[in-house]
Amino acid sequence: MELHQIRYFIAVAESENFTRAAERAHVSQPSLSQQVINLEKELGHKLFHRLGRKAVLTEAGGTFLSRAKRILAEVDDAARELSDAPELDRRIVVGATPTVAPYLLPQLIGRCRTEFPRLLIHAREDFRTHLVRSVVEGELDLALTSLPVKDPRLSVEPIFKEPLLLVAGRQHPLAKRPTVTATDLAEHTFILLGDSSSLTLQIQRFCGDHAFEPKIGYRCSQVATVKELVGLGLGISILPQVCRVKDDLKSLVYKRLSGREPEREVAVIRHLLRYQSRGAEQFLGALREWLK
Amino acid sequence: MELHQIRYFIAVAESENFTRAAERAHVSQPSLSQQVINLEKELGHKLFHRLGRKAVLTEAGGTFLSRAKRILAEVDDAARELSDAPELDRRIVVGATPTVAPYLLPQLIGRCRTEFPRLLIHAREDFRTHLVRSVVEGELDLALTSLPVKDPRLSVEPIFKEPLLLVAGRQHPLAKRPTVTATDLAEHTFILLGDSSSLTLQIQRFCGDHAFEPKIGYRCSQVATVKELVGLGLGISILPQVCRVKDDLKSLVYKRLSGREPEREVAVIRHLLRYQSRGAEQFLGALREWLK
DNA sequence: GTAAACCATAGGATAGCCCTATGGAACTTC
DNA sequence: GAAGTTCCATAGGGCTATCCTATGGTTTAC
Repeated sequence: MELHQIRYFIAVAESENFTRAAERAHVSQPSLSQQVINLEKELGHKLFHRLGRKAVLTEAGGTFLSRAKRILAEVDDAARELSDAPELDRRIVVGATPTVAPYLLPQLIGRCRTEFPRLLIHAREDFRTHLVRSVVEGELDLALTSLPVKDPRLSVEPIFKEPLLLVAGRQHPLAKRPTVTATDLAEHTFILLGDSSSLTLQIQRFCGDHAFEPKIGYRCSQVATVKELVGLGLGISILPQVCRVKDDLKSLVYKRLSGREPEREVAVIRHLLRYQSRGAEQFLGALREWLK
Repeated sequence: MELHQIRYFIAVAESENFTRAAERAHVSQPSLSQQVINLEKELGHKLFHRLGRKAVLTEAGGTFLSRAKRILAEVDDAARELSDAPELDRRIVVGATPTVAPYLLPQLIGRCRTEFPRLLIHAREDFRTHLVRSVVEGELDLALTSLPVKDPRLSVEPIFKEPLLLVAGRQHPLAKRPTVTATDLAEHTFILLGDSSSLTLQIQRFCGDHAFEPKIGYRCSQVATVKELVGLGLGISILPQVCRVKDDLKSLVYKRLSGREPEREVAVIRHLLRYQSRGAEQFLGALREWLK
């Protein structure tokens, strides 16, 4: 069965006449007749009584007509929905790591809302490796994540670089020191994110570079929790600068480390082959604009 | 847009892979790719992100997918409804004149119900000329009507012949006469069916043949009403024999007319070109069986 | 780096639709 | 009734659009 057959069938049913139906469908009468006959063969029922002057629906034809009309209506709907749908390509799905999402996305989304009011942004928070995989699989339009990301299928656009800061409670001994070096941290308890976190990985490597293994007191999955625990004096942590917000300063002290300061670089990653939707372009535009 | 394109599109969406979709659709991969591309052009949107290993739906593709599936489901439904539908061709529409319908159809339908339990009979009561037109137009499968019917497009199958009887109230002077001739009726008031009724026409012609014009007291559209009025002594009438039923005999007297007795012949009429449904065949079979 | 997988393009084959022409049947008109 | 008109089906050739195989360019996997 094909749609043109259905279109021809409806034309005949409505005009009750093969010849006029053919005119209406812009085909010759024999072509239309043939297609109706083919349709009848496929369905196993005659669809019309050919009464000479008129063509009248058989019972089978009658039951088929309503269905045929609905099918064509659905097809038209589908075509129209896509054809005149500028609100398509307005929905994007972006990913971000736990150390980025809470501090960049809200403001970014806010800017987009004023600049591109019809843009719908879906945010997903996950660890770097998961984000990379999701972008590769096409589930995300783009993701904000820390480097390094080396997949050759991805476009990686660094957007800023920042130091990793020591975080300690106001009462913590380290908080009162004028300078803190990496090796000063060796004797203290760390509060870190989960094992899948790339930040945790980086911290562990940083400690290793300074010849000690961090003592890990607690693990949690959200940055806010880390801050809470640190604020209570249960340990220290290392967080990217972007995580430092005003409200923290009552209970927390952020300190740059002396010596070779640990850093991280944040980038936008996208799939090189993915069709770039307008929405994604707009989001990126707003991001670049904002960073200036 | 054509259905095969939609089928190909769904195959790709479900297998996330053009090559496997082509296998599933029993076409070569390039053919399928081409059709998907054509569909994308027609809709004005890319439907898939071609990511190398995977093909992932775009947003447009996602919205189209659900519609596409529904369209195919509707098509399948429609095809299936007709293909395995033996209960089709079970519904017939029969017509009958007012002087036939109440006296033949109920018993006929009753016989059909026992013999062909799945046969659905729709009955329509109308005057002969209207019935003929309806059969010609294809609205009725067949009709039971009095003759003559001369349309060359119709098959006319006479089924019985019967006399027309005088009907009078038990108290009516004519009811007590041993014999009644046509000319005896001239002085009496007639109660007849409407002007469109072929019986009325026949009665008027019959009276004309005997050189008088019937005095018409009342006109009504149902035979039962005629009988009521005649029973009350408001006039006489002439009805086909088949209209005489047991319950009438308390109040009515039916009398054959002496001389050249008026008759009518009842026939089944059908359209010669109409596709003869199984239901119509069954109905006719039951009718012929019953008349034996 | 090499092999395998995948999608797009190219070019020729072909199936199926469309066309014109025509036939036959039915309907209309005179 | 006879001629003319209308209507649908069939026939046969042309052509469009789909189909195929072959191939190239990428990407991915080993």
